[in-house]
Amino acid sequence: MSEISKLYNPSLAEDKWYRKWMEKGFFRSVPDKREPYTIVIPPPNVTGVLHMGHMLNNTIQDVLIRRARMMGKNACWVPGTDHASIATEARVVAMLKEKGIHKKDLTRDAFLKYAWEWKEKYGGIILEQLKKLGASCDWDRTRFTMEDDLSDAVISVFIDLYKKGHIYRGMRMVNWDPAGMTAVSDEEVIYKEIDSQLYHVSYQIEGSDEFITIATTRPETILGDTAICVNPADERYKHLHGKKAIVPLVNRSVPVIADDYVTMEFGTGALKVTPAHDANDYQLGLRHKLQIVDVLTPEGKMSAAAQFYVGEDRFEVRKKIVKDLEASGALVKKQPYKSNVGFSERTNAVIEPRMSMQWFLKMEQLSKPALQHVMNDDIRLFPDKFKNTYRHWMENVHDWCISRQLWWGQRIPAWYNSTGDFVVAKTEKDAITAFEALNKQRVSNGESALLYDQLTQDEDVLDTWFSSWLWPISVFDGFKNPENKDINYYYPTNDLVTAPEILFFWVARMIIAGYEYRGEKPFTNVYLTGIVRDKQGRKMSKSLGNSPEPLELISKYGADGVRVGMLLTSPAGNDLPFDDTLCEQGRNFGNKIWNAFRLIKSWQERSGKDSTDQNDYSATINWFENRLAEETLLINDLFTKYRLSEALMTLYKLVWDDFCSWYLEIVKPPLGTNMHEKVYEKTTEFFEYLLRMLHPFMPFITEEIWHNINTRTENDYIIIAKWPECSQESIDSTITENFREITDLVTGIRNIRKQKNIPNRQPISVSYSSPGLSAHNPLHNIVIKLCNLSSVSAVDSAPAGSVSMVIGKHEYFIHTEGLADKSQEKIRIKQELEYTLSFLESVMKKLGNERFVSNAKPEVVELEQKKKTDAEEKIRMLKNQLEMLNS
RNA sequence: GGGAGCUUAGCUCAGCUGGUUCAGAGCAUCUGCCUUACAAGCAGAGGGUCACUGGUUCGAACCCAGUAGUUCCCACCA
Repeated sequence: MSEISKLYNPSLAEDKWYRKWMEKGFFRSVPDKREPYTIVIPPPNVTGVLHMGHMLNNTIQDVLIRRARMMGKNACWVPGTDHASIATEARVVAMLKEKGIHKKDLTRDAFLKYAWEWKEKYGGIILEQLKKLGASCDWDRTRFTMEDDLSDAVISVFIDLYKKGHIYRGMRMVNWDPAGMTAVSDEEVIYKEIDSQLYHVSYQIEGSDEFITIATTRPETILGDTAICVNPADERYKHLHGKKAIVPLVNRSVPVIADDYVTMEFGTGALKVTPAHDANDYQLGLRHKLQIVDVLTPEGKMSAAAQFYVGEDRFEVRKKIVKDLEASGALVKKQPYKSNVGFSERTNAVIEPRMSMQWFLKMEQLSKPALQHVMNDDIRLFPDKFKNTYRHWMENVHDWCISRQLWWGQRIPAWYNSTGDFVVAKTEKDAITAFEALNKQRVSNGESALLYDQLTQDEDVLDTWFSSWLWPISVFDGFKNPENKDINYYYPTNDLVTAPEILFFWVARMIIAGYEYRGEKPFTNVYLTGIVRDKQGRKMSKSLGNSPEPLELISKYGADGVRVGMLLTSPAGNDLPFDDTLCEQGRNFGNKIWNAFRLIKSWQERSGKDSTDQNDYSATINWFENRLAEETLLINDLFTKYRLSEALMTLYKLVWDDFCSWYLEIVKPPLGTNMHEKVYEKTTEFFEYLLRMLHPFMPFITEEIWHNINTRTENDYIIIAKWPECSQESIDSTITENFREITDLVTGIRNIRKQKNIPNRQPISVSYSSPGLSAHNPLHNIVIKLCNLSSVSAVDSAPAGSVSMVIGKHEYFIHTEGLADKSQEKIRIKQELEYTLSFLESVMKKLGNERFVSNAKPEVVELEQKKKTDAEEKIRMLKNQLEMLNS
C-alpha cells in the first residue's frame, strides 16, 4: 500500500487522461447507426475568459454528454465561439487606442484586419480553458460564428427573410448606445432605478407675464424642446391651449399643445416635448406635427443644433444648464426622484433614444410556432416555471432591430445607388442583376429606370444574435446543404444548457429559426442554470472582483473536485451561492474514493482461495447488489428529470455511506486473514460499477482508478464503459429493510458503548429475545464483527445489568457489565413507552374515527392497522423490560 | 404599473397524487477517537411554531384566501 499516495493528486491524472481521450478520439463523433445525442455549446464570446458561469454551465453539459456516451449513444458536443460584435469591437477599439490608433482614422478593412488578429490571438483562450475542466467536446467540430460558412448562412437567411417580407428598413426611434456608437435591440437595454432629480422649470408664455412650469429629469434636452404639452382636461392650463411658450436659454417659441398622453397628477401636469430624444415625445411630435431638433451627437455630446454647450458631454451639460437656469430664475425647484434609466447591456453606457435609419425583423408571425411548441411541451424547459416568462415575452414581442453601426460582424447585404434606392443581394454582381430586374418592372409600370452604376453596400453589420440564432443549424451546415448527413443525423439536438438571462436573446430566437428553416425544433430540452453568486448573494462579476479564478480553483481542488462542488447545490434554475468550501467537499469526496481504491487494492495481494476469513459475506453482497439496483433506478430517474444535484448527492451517499462505511467495513478481512477470492471479485465489481456512475461527474479520478484497479485492454476506458441501467423487477426491498435492522442495531450498540464509555477494544456480549439475531440470521456475523461482540445468545428475559433495545419487532439486551445505571435505564424505557403509547393513541383515534375509515383509501387504513399491532407489540416488550428492571 | 416565483434546521436545498412517527439530506456545529484505506478521516449526538392569519378536509409543510418579506421578468409616464 505504501507506494500509493494517501491523497489523490489530481494534477498528475488530469492532463494525462485528457490527452489520452483526445488521442483515442473518444470525443469525436460522426454519424453512424447508433442513436445520436447532441448538444451544441452556447458559444462563449471570443472576448471572454472562463468565468464561474461557464464552469457551471459546461460541467452540466459534460455530465450529460458523458452519460449519453456511456449509454451507447453517439454523443456529439459541438463547441465554438461567438464573434460578439459589439463587445469585441469595443475591445479592439480600446486596444488600438492604447497604441495611439483611433478607429476613425482607419479604413474598414484596416480595422477588420486588427480585429481578426485580435480574435486569432485571444479568441481561443476560453476553449482551451474548458479542456482543463474536462469538457469532452468534439473539438474537430469547433465553429466560430463569423467563419465563412456561418457568415454565408447569416447572409442568405437575411436575404430570404427580406424576400419573405419579414425584414424592413426604416427611420425609427431606437436605443442608441453612445459608447458603442450603435443602435441596440430592446433586449440589450437594462433598466435600473437611479436616484436623480426632477427639475421644475418655468417657460414664459409669449406676449404675457404668465409662466408655465414643467417637470423634467433631463434639463439638457430643453434645448431641443419643440412644444409644451398639457392634458386637454386640465383646467389649470385650458386658457393656454394654442398659445406659445418661450424655451429658456434658446428663446425658441414653441406651441402649447393638449394631449391625453399627459398625466395631470404627475409633476406640474405640464410636459416639455423633445421629439428627438424621447420615444413618447416622438409620438407626440408625429401627432402634432412638431419640429424635431436633435441636440445630441451620436457620441452623446451637444450638437450644433443645441446652440449652447456645443461639443460638451450631456451629463456635464445637465449640471451646467441647471446652474444657468437657476441663474436666470427659470428653475423653480428641484426634488429628489427615482427614475428608470436604460443602460447598454454591453458597454453599460446610458442609452439615448434616438431617431435613426435601421433594419428590423418583424417578429409577430415568425414567433407563433415558437410559442406554440413550447406551450405544448414539444420543447421542454427545466425548470418549467420559465414557461410563463417565455409565453409572456412571446405574446408581446417587438420587432427586432438587427442592424448595428459597427464593422465587426456580418455586413448587411443591401446595395444602394447614388439616389439612395437599394436592393438586397449577396454580392454586388447580384445587386446589379437585381437592379436590372427592378428596372424592367419599373419601366413596364411606366416609371423611370434607376441608376445602378455606382453601388455601395450598406455600412452596417448585423446584430450578433442574428448569427447565434442559427447556431444549432449552421454548425451542421444546414443552410447551404439542408440535406447533408450531419444535419439530418444530429438535428434536432437533444439538450440545451444555458442561463435564463438569454432565454429571449437566444433560446427563443433559436426556436424561431428552427421552425422557420427546418420546420422542426432545434432541441428537445432546455436546462436553465442559475446564476453563480458570491456568499453575500451578489452576482459574480469582473468589476466587483468577487469571482474566483476558475483555473486556480481547478489547480487547488482538482477539476473533479470543482465539478462536484458546483453541482452539489445547484438544482436547475436555482442560483448557486458559491463558496470554496463546496469545492473542498468535492475534493474530499475524491479523496474518499481514492482511499477506497487503496483499500481494495491492498486486498488484491491478500486475496485467494485459501481465505482464512471464516465469515460468510454472501448476505452482505446480496444486500449491496440490491442497493446498487435501487439507487441506479433512482439516479436514472433523476437524470430524466434533470435533477443532477440530487443524482450526484444520491451517488455521494451510496459511495460514502453504503459502500465505504458499511460494505467495505463488513467485508474487510480481520487482521492476519486473507480475503476470499470471490469476495474480492465482487468487491471490485461493485467498485467499478460505482466508478462508472461517478464518471460523468468526476471523469479524471474515475479513469485513473479504472486503469489501476485492474489491468485493461487497449481500448478499455471508463469514458466508454457501460452506464448502469436497472429495472424495478431486480429490486427486492425486503433485503434492504432487513439489512436496515442490522445497521440500526449496530448503531444502537455503538451509541450505548459511547454513552457508557465502553471502549471499542473491550468486547461485550449481547442477548436477544427470539427470533432476533439468531445464528440463522445470515447477517448475524456482521454485528459481531462491527461491534466487537464476545457472545450472542438467546434469552427469555432481560439479563441483569443489561441495556435493552427494541429494533423493528425484535428485542435486544446489551450486557454492560454492571455499568448500566438501573434508574437511568428505567427512565429511558419509560420515555420510550410513553412515546409509543401516545403514538398508539393517535393511531387508535384515527381508526376510531368513522369518517377516516370510510373516506381514506383502503391502503392507508390498512397501514394504520399495521401501525396499531406493531405499536401494541412494542408496548408489550417495553412493559416486560420495565417489570424486569423493577424486580 | 403588470406578471411570475419563492419563504422548511445556522447555511444550501429535497419533500412527487394531501395519508407511514413526515418533518428529511448535505454542509456547518457539539462530543469522543491518530481503530492497521482515508484527521481532506472514523464513531456518536444535538438542531425546525414548515413566514404569518384564517379556511377546506376524517387528515394540511402540501389545497384555497388574505397578510408580510423576498427574488426575477416585462413595461416609454416626464
